[in-house]
Amino acid sequence: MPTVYDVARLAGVSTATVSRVMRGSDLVRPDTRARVLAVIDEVGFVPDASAQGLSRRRKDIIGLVALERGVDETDIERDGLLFVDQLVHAVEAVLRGTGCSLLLSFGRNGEPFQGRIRALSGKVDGLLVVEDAMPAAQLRALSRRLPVVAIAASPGEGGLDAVRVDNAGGMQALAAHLATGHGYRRLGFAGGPPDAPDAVERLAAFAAAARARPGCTVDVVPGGDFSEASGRTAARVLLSREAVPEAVACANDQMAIGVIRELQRSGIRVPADVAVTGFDNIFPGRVVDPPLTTVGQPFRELGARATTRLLERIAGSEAQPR
Amino acid sequence: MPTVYDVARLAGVSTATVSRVMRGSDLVRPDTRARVLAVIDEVGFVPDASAQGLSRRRKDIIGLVALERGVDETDIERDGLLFVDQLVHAVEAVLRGTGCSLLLSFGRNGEPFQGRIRALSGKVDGLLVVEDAMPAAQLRALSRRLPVVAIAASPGEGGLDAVRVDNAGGMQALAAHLATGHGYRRLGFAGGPPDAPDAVERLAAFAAAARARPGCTVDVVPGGDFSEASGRTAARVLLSREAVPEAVACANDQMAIGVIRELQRSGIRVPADVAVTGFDNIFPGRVVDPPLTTVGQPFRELGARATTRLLERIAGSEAQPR
DNA sequence: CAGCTGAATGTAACCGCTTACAAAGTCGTA
DNA sequence: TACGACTTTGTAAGCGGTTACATTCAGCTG
Repeated sequence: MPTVYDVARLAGVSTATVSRVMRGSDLVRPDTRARVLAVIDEVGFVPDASAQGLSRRRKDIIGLVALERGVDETDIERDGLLFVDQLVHAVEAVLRGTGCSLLLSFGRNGEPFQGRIRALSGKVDGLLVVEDAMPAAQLRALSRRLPVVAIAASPGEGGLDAVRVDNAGGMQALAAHLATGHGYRRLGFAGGPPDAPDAVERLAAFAAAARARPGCTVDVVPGGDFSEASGRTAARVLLSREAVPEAVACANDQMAIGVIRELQRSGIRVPADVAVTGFDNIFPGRVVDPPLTTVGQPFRELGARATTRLLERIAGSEAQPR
Repeated sequence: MPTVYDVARLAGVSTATVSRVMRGSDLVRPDTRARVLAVIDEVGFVPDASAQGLSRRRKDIIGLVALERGVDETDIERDGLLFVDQLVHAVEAVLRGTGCSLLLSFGRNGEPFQGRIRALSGKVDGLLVVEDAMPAAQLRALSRRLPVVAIAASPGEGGLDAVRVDNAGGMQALAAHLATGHGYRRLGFAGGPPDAPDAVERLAAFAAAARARPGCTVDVVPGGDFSEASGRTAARVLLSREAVPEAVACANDQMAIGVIRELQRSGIRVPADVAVTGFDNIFPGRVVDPPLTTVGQPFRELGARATTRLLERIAGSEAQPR
């Protein structure tokens, strides 16, 4: 592996000049630059990231820690996996434009994860932590050492930089997809607890977005409690209507499961007769057909926001080191 | 950020000793070790990976480069995405046991990717390249500089370390899943070209595995050509039988699409009446219900094999530096 | 042509950790 | 008590870049 020293020697310049050429500094005479560049690609020089990292105090790598819910277990867990994947792609997409790379680390609950995160933290400039991938205490400790942004973490953890799902945006996209993408007109909504801000926000956003579309009606069943049982209840209410909705959106996934089970118990085929969607994570294909890829959007947006935020934090922290 | 020097000073030892403690060397007296460890976690010391990488000539990071086929486009492309994700999880699972981490980089065809891969290659000890993520020439050049393992690359690239799908294993798993997991007894198989080794292998493995199960029959329709049209043809053949299979496996995804479309054209519901599966990539949920997560297995296994291989190569290359 | 200025380049210290080698202990034995 | 033979610890030289600072050079000016 050639080093700056090799390049410098071959080009008849000092390592400082090679470094300047690499970094695109403008105080190098054009002909010198050309000579150096020629040597660089002749010997195929690629700067060693460790050495660069050490001397520039910046590794150009950020980490993403997430829990991997049982990969080859039940469908529902599979979907949890999908959520993470969406995030990964979203983060990577943002990083694409920068010189930064993405380092991944998945944990499974039950397995020791602490040590790996610790080691990871030495390899990165900042960290994205998905959901409750680690205990709050550890998270707090970590965030004292380097920039950390929590994604979709459970609330209540004050003082942390956290981004959460865009309820309104997600529901708008969902309504648009159901109405425009699938052509459903009679929609239903199984709402969550009126005292949960998330639930209220989702219900309002979905109803508003759906009603804004010509010809669409929304049959809202409020008052659920995010549980599967309350999903079943909502389904029974909807079944008692004269016109059962063609598609039912739910305040969260648990409720969606309940709705689906209850509908199926009544002989209704999902998604052939009635499509059902959750929100936290998504059940692709199983629930609506063709799959609601669009619903993944809020998660991608979530990942993008978190990444941008983290990059800003990193840039900021090295701006004023003291 | 505390460094070894800080720890050494506080513990009243030299940096060499701190380093020995960190690396778990056994030539440190127990009481010294304890004292150092106490300081380490008191100040929350985490070794800087750049410095370690520089001095040990090993970064404990491997890279994964893949093409990201249009993320929010058609369903089929979505599945291509799934393939990569499966791989990522598989790779990460293997790495989990080691001190190594996974660095990700996705490219989209059309976008400039070269530069990013180049930079990436300075950050890792080895590289996994998925499918034809980069031109053969570049791949070859890269593999001269560091260990590279190609995953599911198109064949013909001689001299490269490459791992491909385990056709037999995949088909066995698929047959097992259809028969045992879903309880299907009458199976069908839409075979590919007899002159394609992959196709022959898949057909033979599936048929053998299925027939080995008590009560299972396999209606094999050979002679397809991996195209959607040949999938349609196969479907028509199967429809002409007295007993249409409950589940149809196909030599690849394109054929599966053809089979599905033709079945649907005849008023058959997929997967309610007949389940259909492809092979290269998987259509979860859309095709069989519950989804055939098991079919993802060969890809996970593929990722695992490639990773193991790469790690061996890395270990080997640093064993005899000269 | 000496003297000055700013541009281009070189020198060498430093980033934080590892490790070969040297030095200092520790113990048992003669 | 002195002398090996280990065991434990310390010293200092890299690893491969970056960059503050010094130096050299070229072009002007008076």
